[in-house]
Amino acid sequence: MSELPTEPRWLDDDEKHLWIGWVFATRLFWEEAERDLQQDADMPFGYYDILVMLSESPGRRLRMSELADSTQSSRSRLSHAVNRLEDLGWVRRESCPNDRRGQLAVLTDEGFSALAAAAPHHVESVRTHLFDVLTPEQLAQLDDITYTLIDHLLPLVAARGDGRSEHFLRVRGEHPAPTR
Amino acid sequence: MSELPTEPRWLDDDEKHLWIGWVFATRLFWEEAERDLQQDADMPFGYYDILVMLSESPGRRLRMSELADSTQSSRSRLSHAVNRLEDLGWVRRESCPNDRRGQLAVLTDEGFSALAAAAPHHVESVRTHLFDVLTPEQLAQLDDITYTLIDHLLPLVAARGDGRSEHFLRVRGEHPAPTR
DNA sequence: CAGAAGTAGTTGAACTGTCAAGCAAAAAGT
DNA sequence: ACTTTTTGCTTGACAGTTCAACTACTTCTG
Repeated sequence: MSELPTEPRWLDDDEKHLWIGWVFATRLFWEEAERDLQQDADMPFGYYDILVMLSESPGRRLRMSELADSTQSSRSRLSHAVNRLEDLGWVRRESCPNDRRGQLAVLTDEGFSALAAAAPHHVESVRTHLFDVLTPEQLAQLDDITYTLIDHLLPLVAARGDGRSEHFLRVRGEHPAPTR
Repeated sequence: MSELPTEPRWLDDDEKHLWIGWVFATRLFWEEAERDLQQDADMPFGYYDILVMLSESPGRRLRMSELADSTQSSRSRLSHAVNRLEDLGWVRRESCPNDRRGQLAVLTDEGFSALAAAAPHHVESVRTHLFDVLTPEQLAQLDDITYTLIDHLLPLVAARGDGRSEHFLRVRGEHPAPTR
């Protein structure tokens, strides 16, 4: 991204319009979603995401690295987050039997309960701010758009060495098109 | 957001597909954009945004509150950010002549230079990760979608008392539809 | 098998953002 | 005029993120 074309390709008015819209929409949406979750469950979305991932894994446990990849998180971020989740009693660490470097993050019963309590609020929040707002046609378009963006962005991230990209494909499947 | 319907309206498979896509796309996009800006200009997007806003204002200066509103920032956040920008020598504070409570943030020449140096990189980054990736049709759809979301979200934020909403409308106009 | 290189995970420092509390000036109410 | 309320902005404590450095284990290579 450091090499520049001779002359910057500035945005025209329509492009600027979309750019502002994109900035505002994504920021406002995430602020609202985070705010809702914080209020209803006293939990940032990043932690919610971790708990969901664990709850859906066999034995409610996952290797730290897999957990990091599947939550689009750096290893460092996850480490800090799991520290905090351990303090809260929602997650426990276990050492990995096969690989003595490895650690397993295990969802505790308390963690599962916290998640179960938060989930209905969260899904309602997401519906209110996204699914209820857009028409079915817009939703279909947005689905298409987001996966186009992902197809572009994921390889970039992958090229930088994180394991995130493979994991997205593995966890989410080859993101088959919805049968809308 | 705290009142729940009797039974949570869980997401079906298509909705889940879109939800995951939205989460990944928005997160990956912003990570890349922030990363690019950080690498090319050593500046987080939040600061870039502030500098742009100032540079476009008459006299390259703006009241703190207006600056906060137009950058979707809390007053507190802006205060901290301007502190940092002052340390960097890119912004300077002046007291407001009419209102002795008020403060003006003024873009310095150094700040303007820093912005001028960052802008070409930034616009290239935005093109690469958004405009070049989507088809003209998708861009038109996305424009429509983002402003639909904004129309929903802005009143919510406004209801909580920040001045952000009025400011969005004032600064951005009544967001007239693009002439695509 | 020894040494090199890679992988798994953690840590601490620096930074950005949030939240609640605070102060000072202005506007409104009586 | 004088109290009350509101507005404008700042601050300090804290939570979460990033980055670079570090330990410990595994795997690769000859």
